Amino acid sequence: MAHWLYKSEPDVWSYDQNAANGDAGTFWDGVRNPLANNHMKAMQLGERGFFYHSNVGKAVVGIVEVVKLWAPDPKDDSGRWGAVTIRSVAAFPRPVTLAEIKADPRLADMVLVKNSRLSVQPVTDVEFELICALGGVTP
DNA sequence: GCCAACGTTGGC
DNA sequence: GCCAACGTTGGC
Repeated sequence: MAHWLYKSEPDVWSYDQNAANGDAGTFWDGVRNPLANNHMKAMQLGERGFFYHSNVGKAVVGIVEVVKLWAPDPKDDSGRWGAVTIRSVAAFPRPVTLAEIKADPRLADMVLVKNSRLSVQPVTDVEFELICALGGVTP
């Protein structure tokens, strides 16, 4: 299964707020980037990804999981944009900071490093396992 | 607060 | 359909 990374500014929407929604999860709306939108369309139920806090914290803070496939955003008239619904699975005992990721040569090719502006990104299996280990959870 | 990187818009 | 100008994101 593929792995992903979702970015959010914690001032706007934090991992804790996401976790508070429980198993029902959160409709990840508001994404207005074609690439990010396509990534969400490609997602399968149960696929896991990271929740990343941008700007404040700048760290991977936990694991989330797709509980609903991509659906159109009712607030978007064009029908182009939509989102998956994700629920929180586990918070990292130890958040993995961007600085740590950049310092690790094994993670140098991450999209997070190479294209930091993309709000929904693919993560390779190797990258996923490495960051889980750094964060103190077993995937 | 600054600035680089990227996306989008709009004139032609 | 190209490309310059502009806006936004996000790290520093």
